[in-house]
Amino acid sequence: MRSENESDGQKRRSFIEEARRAQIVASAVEVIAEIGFAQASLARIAQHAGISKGVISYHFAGKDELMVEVVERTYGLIAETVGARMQGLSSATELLRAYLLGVAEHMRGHRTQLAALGEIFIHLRGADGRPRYGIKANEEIYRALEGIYALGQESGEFWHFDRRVMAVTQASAVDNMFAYWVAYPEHDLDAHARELADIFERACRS
Amino acid sequence: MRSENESDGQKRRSFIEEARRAQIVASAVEVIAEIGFAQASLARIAQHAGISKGVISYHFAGKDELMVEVVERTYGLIAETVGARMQGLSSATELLRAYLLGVAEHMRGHRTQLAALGEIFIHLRGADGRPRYGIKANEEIYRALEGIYALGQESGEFWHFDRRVMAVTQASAVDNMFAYWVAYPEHDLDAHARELADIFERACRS
Amino acid sequence: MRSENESDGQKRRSFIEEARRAQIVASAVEVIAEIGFAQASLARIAQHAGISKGVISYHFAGKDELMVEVVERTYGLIAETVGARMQGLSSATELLRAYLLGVAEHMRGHRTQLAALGEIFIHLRGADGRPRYGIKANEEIYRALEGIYALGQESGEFWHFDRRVMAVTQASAVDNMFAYWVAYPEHDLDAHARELADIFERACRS
Amino acid sequence: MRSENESDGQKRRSFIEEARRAQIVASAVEVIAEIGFAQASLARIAQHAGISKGVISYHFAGKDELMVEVVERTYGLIAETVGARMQGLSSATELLRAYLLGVAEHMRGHRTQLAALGEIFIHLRGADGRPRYGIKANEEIYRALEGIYALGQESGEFWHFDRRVMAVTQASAVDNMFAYWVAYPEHDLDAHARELADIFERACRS
DNA sequence: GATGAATGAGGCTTCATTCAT
DNA sequence: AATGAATGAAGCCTCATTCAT
Repeated sequence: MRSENESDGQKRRSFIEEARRAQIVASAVEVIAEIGFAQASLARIAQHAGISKGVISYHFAGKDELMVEVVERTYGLIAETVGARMQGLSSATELLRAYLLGVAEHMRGHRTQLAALGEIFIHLRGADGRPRYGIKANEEIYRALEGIYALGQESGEFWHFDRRVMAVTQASAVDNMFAYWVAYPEHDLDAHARELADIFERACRS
Repeated sequence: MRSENESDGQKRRSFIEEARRAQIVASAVEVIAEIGFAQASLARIAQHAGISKGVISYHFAGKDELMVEVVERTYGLIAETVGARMQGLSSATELLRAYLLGVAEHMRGHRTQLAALGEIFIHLRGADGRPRYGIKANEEIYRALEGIYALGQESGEFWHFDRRVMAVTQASAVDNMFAYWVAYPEHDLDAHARELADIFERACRS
Repeated sequence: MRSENESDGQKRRSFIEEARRAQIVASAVEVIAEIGFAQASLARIAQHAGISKGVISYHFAGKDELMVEVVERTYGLIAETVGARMQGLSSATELLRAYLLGVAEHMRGHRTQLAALGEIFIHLRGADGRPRYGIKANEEIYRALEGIYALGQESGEFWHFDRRVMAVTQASAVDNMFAYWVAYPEHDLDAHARELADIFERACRS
Repeated sequence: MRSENESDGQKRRSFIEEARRAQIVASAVEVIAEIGFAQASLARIAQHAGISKGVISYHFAGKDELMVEVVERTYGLIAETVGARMQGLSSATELLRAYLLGVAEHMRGHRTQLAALGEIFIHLRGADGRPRYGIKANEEIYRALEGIYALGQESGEFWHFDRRVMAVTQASAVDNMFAYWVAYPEHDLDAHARELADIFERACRS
C-alpha cells in the first residue's frame, strides 16, 4: 500500500502515482456529483475513470481515504482562493462582503466539485459511525466569522448581536446559496451573493 | 399487500393496521435519529420495535414508503402546530417572529423527530436516484415566506430585497439552527430563535 | 439476525433453525476436514450443504460464530462422553488410563470431526489477530491432568515430577496420537492409546 | 526469473542474489513469527525488509518457494547443531537426553525462527491443497528416534515398547515444549527439557 | 536487477425483498 | 396478520501475480 509512506510527512509519491490519485479523485468528484455519495461505489468510480477497481485500492488505503482526499483537495483550493481575496481588507463590513462575493465567484467555476463536497460532508461517516464532517466541522468557519464580528462590534460598525448565532446563520446562508444553485443551475449565483452581502450588512450594522 | 388499497385515497386501514403503522413509524424515527439513515436497516427498525422484519414489508410497500410516511406524519404535525400560532397575526414582522419562535418552541419537545426528519430529507432518494426531498422540497416554505415578505414590502415595513434570496436565507437559518441544536443539545434553542428574529427583523426592515 | 436473541440465555431457536444450524455446522466440519480451514470459505461450505451463501449469514452472525459453534458442539460431545467414562474411578493411574482409552474410543467414530476440530484450533484467530484457541486454550486440560497427578503424588502412586511439564507432555501426546491417526487412517488408534497408557504409567509411577 | 536455474542442482546464484534471498528469508521469518502465517502477505514481508514487493517475485518463483526456503534454512541449522551434540555418544539413554537438552538449548536463542517454523509447518499447503509439512514430514525424526530406541531395546536399557508410538509421543512432547515456551516466554525452557529427559528415561527404561 | 503499477479473483458482510406457512 | 426463512445482489477489501520500464 503506497499510502503508508506518507507517515514521515515527506512526499514520496512518484509522478505517475500523483497523476493516478488526481485522476481517481476527479472521477470520484464527478460520480458523486452526478449520482450521489451513497450510490458512488468504488466500482462505479473506477468504471467512470476507465480503470480497474483494484487500482483505487492500490492507491488509496480505502474508500475513506479517498473521500478525505477529495475533501482536502477541493476544500483547500477554496480556502486558498477566498483567503487571498480578503487579504488587505480591514473593516468588518468589507471583509464580510469580500468573503461572500469571493467564495461565490470561485464556486461559479466549480459546480461539480461543490456538489460532491456537499455530498461528502453530509454522508461521510467515520469508523465510529458518527459523521466525519458534521456541523462540528464548521467550527473553524464559525470562529473566523466570529472574529470578524468582534472586530465590527469593537469598532462600532456592528451592534452587539450574539456572534455564534450570527455565524451559524451566515454560514448556513452561504451553504444553502450553493445548494440552491446546484439544484437550480440557472440561478444567478453572483446576484445571490451580492444580495446576501446586503442582507447581512443590514443585519449586522449598528 | 395492504398498502395497495391506499391508491383510491380512501382510508381503508383497520384500527390494528393503523396502530402497527404508527408503531413502525415511531420505531423508525428513533432508530434513524440514533444511528443515522444509512445505518437504519429494516432489520434494525424491526428489532427496535420488537417485531419481525416481515411485518414492515407487510404494512409498507417498501422502505421508501415507510420513510415517506415518517416524513408526512412528522412534518404534518409541525406545520399544523406552527400554523396555528401564526393565526390572527397581520404585520409581516409579527408573522416572521411568530414563525421563528413557534417552530423553535415546538421542536424543543421533539428533538428525536427533528433529527430523523433531517436525516431522511438529506438521504432519501427516489427510484430515479435523485433526492426525494432536496432543496426543491422547500419550495412550499419559500412561497410562504415570500408571501409574508411581499406583505411587508407592500406595507412599507420591509425594504425591497430579493424575496427568493431572503426566503432561502431564512429557511436555511432555521434549518441550521435546529441542526446546530441537534449537534449541541445544551445549546439554548429558544434564545437562538429570539436572536434570529432580531437578526431578520433588522435584515428586512426598511 | 437470529443469533442476537441468545443474549438472555434462553433458547429461542425454532426447530427449523436448529436443524439448519446443525446442517451448516455439519457441512463446515466436512469441508474443513477435507480441504482445510484456510480453504473452507463460506461459499464452499454453503455449496457443500446445497444452500445459498446467504443462509449461513442469516443463521450465524459471521464466520467466527460458525466456527465457534463447530468447536462447541464437537468439543462438548467429547468432554461429555469421556467424562462419563472416568466417573467413579479413584486411583490416579486408573483415571489416566480411563482418560486415554476413553477419548480414543470416542474419537474412533468421529474422525472427520476430529480433523476439523484440529484445523480450527490451529487456524482460527480472533478479531485481534491472535489465535482464539492457542496453547493457552489447553489450560483447562492442563489443570485437570495436574489434579490427577496431585492425587497420585499424594497417594504415593506417582513420583514428584513437575506437574505442568507432565500435563503439557501428556496432552500433546494425545493430540498427536489423533493427528497421526488422521494422517494414517489405517493406524490402530486403540492400540496406540493402550501403549500410551503404559508409557505414562511408567513415566509417572514412583 | 533467476530461480529457474536451480533445477540443475548447481548453485549459479550471484553473491548479490544470495544476499537478497537471505534478507528476504530473514524478513519472512520475523513477520511470520510476529503476525502469523496467514497475515504474512508478500507485501508485508517486503515492507518489513524495506524492499519492493516485486523483488520477492523476482527472486522466488512464488510464495511457496519462499516458504520452503525459510523452512530449509532454519531447519537445516537445527539439525546440524543438534546432530553435532549427539556425536560420540553411545548409550540410548545418553543419546535421548543429549537430543532433548541440545535442541532446547539451541532453540533458546532462536525463538523467532522457532515460531515462524511452527507457523509454516502448520499452514503451508502444496498446490494440491494438502499440507506440505504435515505429520508425515516428521517421518525422518520418527525414524531417527526409533533407531535410538532399537539400540536401547537391544542393549537391554529399554523395555519392549512400541517404537513408533514412543517416537510420535516424544516428538510431540518436544514440539509442544517449544509451543508452550513460545506462548509463555517466561517459561523455563531448559528446566522443561531436563524434566522431559527424566520423564522419558523413566518411560523407556526396562 | 529492481520497481512501481495494475489486475482480477475471491472472501466476508449487509440488506431489501420475496415467499411459504 | 404475521413470521421466519431464504435469496442474491452489491459493496469493500486483500492479495499473489504479472508486466512494462
